Order: sequence, then C-alpha cells, then structure tokens
Amino acid sequence: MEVQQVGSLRFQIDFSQPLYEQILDQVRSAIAKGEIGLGDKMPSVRELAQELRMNPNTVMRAYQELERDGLTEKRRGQGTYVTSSAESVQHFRKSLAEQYIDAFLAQMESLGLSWNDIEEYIRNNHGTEKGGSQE
Amino acid sequence: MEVQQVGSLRFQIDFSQPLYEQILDQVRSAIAKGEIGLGDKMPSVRELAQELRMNPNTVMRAYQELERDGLTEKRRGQGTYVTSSAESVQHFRKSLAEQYIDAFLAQMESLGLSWNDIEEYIRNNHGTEKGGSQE
Amino acid sequence: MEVQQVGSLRFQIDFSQPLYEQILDQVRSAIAKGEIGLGDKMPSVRELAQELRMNPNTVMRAYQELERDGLTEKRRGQGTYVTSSAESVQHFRKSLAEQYIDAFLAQMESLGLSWNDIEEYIRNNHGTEKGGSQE
Amino acid sequence: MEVQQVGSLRFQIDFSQPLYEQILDQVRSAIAKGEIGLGDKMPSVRELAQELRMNPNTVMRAYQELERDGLTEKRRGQGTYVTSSAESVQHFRKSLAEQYIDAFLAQMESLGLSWNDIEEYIRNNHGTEKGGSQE
DNA sequence: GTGGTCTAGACCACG
DNA sequence: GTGGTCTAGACCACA
Repeated sequence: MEVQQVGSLRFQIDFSQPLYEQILDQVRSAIAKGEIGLGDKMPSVRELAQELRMNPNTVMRAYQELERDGLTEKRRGQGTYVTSSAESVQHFRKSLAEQYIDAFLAQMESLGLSWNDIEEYIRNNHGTEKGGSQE
Repeated sequence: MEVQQVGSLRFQIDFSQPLYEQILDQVRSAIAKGEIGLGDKMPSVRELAQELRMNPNTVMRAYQELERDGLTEKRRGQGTYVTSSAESVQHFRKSLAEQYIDAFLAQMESLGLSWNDIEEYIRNNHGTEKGGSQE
Repeated sequence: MEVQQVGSLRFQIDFSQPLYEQILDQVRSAIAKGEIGLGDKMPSVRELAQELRMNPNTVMRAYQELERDGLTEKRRGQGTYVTSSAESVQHFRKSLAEQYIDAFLAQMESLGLSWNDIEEYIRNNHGTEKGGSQE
Repeated sequence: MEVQQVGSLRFQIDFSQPLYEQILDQVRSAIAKGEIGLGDKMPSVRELAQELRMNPNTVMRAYQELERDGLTEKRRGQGTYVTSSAESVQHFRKSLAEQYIDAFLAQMESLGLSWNDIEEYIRNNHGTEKGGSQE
C-alpha cells in the first residue's frame, strides 16, 4: 500500500472506492483524531491534487463536502482551514458515528445476529488491540 | 415505504441503491434468518420481476450473485431453489458478518472512537430491545 | 450424491448440467466400460423417466443421441438395445476420446502449460491410484 | 476464421459459444501466456465492443468476470488494467489448470481409458510440436 | 414454463 | 472519457 504525506495529513489511496470519498474520509479522520489541529491550514486544492496525482476537480469535491459538514472553512484569498470550533468537530463526529452505528446494527440485524454474537466475535478477533480513543 | 410480499419473501425497494443489490440483500437476509427455508423454491425471475415491476435482467443479476455465493441453486427448467445445505448458509453468514464487523471497526477507529464509546451509544439507544433484534 | 440403479445401469444426476447430457454420458460410459453388455436391452424411455423422475422427453433426447452415435438401436415393438457390434463401440469410443483429448490440449495450451507441466501435476495428484480418485 | 487484433490482444470470435465466454477465455489466455503484460491497460469496454462489433454489455460481462477472478482491476474513470500481481495470475492459472485436468481425467475414466492409452494417443498425434511453456 | 444470452439505447457517477 | 445500472425486447436451450 502506498502512503503519501502532505503537510500533516497522510493519505492512502486505492482504486476500489471513489477517490474523493477516500480523501474525504481520511481528512475527516485526521480532524477527528486531532492529527491536524483546529484552525490549521489545509493543503490547497491544487497542491493536494498534484501530490496525489489526481484531477483537481476530484480534490475539490472532497473539500466542498468537508466545508458543508462544517469541518473546514474557506478564507478568501488565504485558502482552506480546519474549523476552529471544537464544538463543530464534536458535533460532526457524533452524528457520523451514530450514522455508522445505526447502519451497522441494521446489517447485523439483517443477518439475524444478536448483539451477543457481535461481542463474541469482537472479543475473539479484536479484543486485545483496542485503543485509538480520545475524548 | 412500500413493502411487497412475494411468496414467503418480503421486499422493500427504493431508488437510493442499485435495485439488484436491494434484492440481493433482502433475499440474503431472508435466508440467513430462515424466513425462507432451506430447499424452498424461489420466485421465478420473471415472476419476481413482474411483482417488483422491474426488468427480468435486473432480477437475474441478483439471482446470479446469490448462486455465486452458494445460497441458491438453479435446476434446469424448474427454477431457482434455496440451497439445502445449512452449512453453506452458515459459512456465508459468517463471512459476511466478519466483513461487516471489520469494516465497522475500521470506521469507528477512523473517528477515534473506542469500543467503550460504541457500547455506551448502543446501550443508550438500542439497549432495551436487544436479543430478538427487530424494529 | 444420490445414485440410482436402473437394471444394470447406474445413474448419478445433479442439476448443474443438462439432464439429457448426464444420461447420455453415463450410458455411454456404461457401454464403453462394458457395465452393460453388447446386445443388452436398455430400460424403456418411460421406465427410465419414471425411475429418474424426469420428463420422458428428456430421456428420449438422450436415447436419440445414443442411437445417432451408433451405440444403441431400436427394435420395432421390442424396445432399445445396446448395439451388438463391438466395432461400433470401439469406433465411437476412439472418436470421443480424441475429441476430449484435443479439447483438453487446447485448454492447456491456452494457459501456456506444457505437457511436462501436466504430467507433473498428474503424477503428484493422481499418480498412485487410477480410477477411484479420493484424497 | 476471422482474427481481430485490439491493442496487444488478439480475438477470434464465432457463434458456437457465448460471446462473453470467448472474450473471457481469450483474455485469460493472453494474460496467462504473458501476451499482455502485468499492469497493462486493457481496451475500454466501449472500444473493444466496437472493434468486435458487439454490445458493450456483452464485453462488460466478460470484464466483470475477469475482475472477479483477480486478473484485472478497474480504476475509476481511467479504465481496466491487468493486475500487477504475478501471484494472482499464477494462482488463477494453477486453479484453472487443475480444474481442467480433473475434468479431463474424469472424462477419460468414463470411457475406460487408462493413462497409458492417453499418452500413446498424444505421442502419436501431438508428440512433435509440444512446448510453449513458461513458468 | 424455466433460466441464459444478446442487443440497443438510456441515464448516472466518477475523474 | 471511464465503467455501472437499468430497461425493453428478442431469441435460444432445457424440461
């Protein structure tokens, strides 16, 4: 897997999913985990596109979505910045998490699996290496 | 939401996802949960297409994938049947569940959420009606 | 796998191939291997259809092909008989074998495999026990 | 027989088998034999369809199967590429070869032919022009 | 009647 | 430009 560092952001892109989605997810993740700080400057669309060898339109689409989610903001003539509002980040993080969780539970329900089945699987396969939390 | 019953199968189709995927998911679910029994006859491609008001090719695509997954089998000139092998169903169910769970844990990790965070959310929002798992 | 005995013929039918082809192949095999003797009476179309729970048309199609190949002959009012001519059987056996072999060699060639590769595979996997393949 | 060259691929199509299967087989063969290199770009679905004078859906079906077999991969908006993994090709080649060989041996067994009979036939008819392997 | 293949042509998402 | 989904309708093999 090829990993690319651009400023404080790290990207790992493949061709199995839409490119703009991968940028979106990975920037979101960096913001949620504090890998890029509140108020930090994002790479410009053109710079990122060049580094990732993508069409600028593809990067722009991800940036637009980030802004719509309240995670970034454009400052005229200066570029794009991570929002300074910790509250915005928290709010977004919570709503996305809930969305993921609800979708996941629906999937499990569709397979007829109970919460106990899930816990058991996770205990067996991912039990030890839990972490990555920060609250 | 419009729900349609075809034999022992219930379908609920919208236009937010590919139609063949929705058929696929819902038939999988019915098999996994035993709503349609092992060895039972499936609706014919044409019949289901007519009931769901879609093109037979769309239904056929879902049926082909079901067969590739080992959940159904075609009998020449007779139609499509749910596999008689409980083992096939179990194997498929397990592998799909693991895939879903792994993807979910990756999502949670990308948001910097710990397993405790997840459990807490679920306890609060889905805690009471767990076990039988149905909405 | 379900095996059915009809007179001196043994059938093992599944739904993954055309039914008439399976009858054809298995009767051919029985004749080629002498499991049913030259000049022996074949089961009638109706009888075989009933035993195998098939449509008589399906059995008839196989019988027609057998007759066209010179392996059986109809005697008016008496039914269908395996040919009495050992020469006919030998001729057919040879021509079918050549056809199979040529097709097989074409497949191997299409994968870029040499005869040595094939021999090696067969030595490793089927070398010791001819006929009753069972690992 | 009409042969058509498209990029580094050569096609020879008739109407005796499904068109998508012939594309599938011939592309597989080209990959297995290295006639098209790892990582090379395949003709686009539309281009190949036009060259072979068939419907794009027919070509797409073959391409989907190639991808399912791990021999090719799609890159969003860029086209279809032969996999870069020599291992994937080798794995596929081996498993297909074994499948062909096992089926062939079953055919020979059904005709009551021994391995010696086969070798003799091949020595007589194909003995001189063997080769073309590479590993 | 069943499913399987193919065509023609439309519309969409992605880059 | 790429592939992905869907429709409508034809023709075929099999039972």
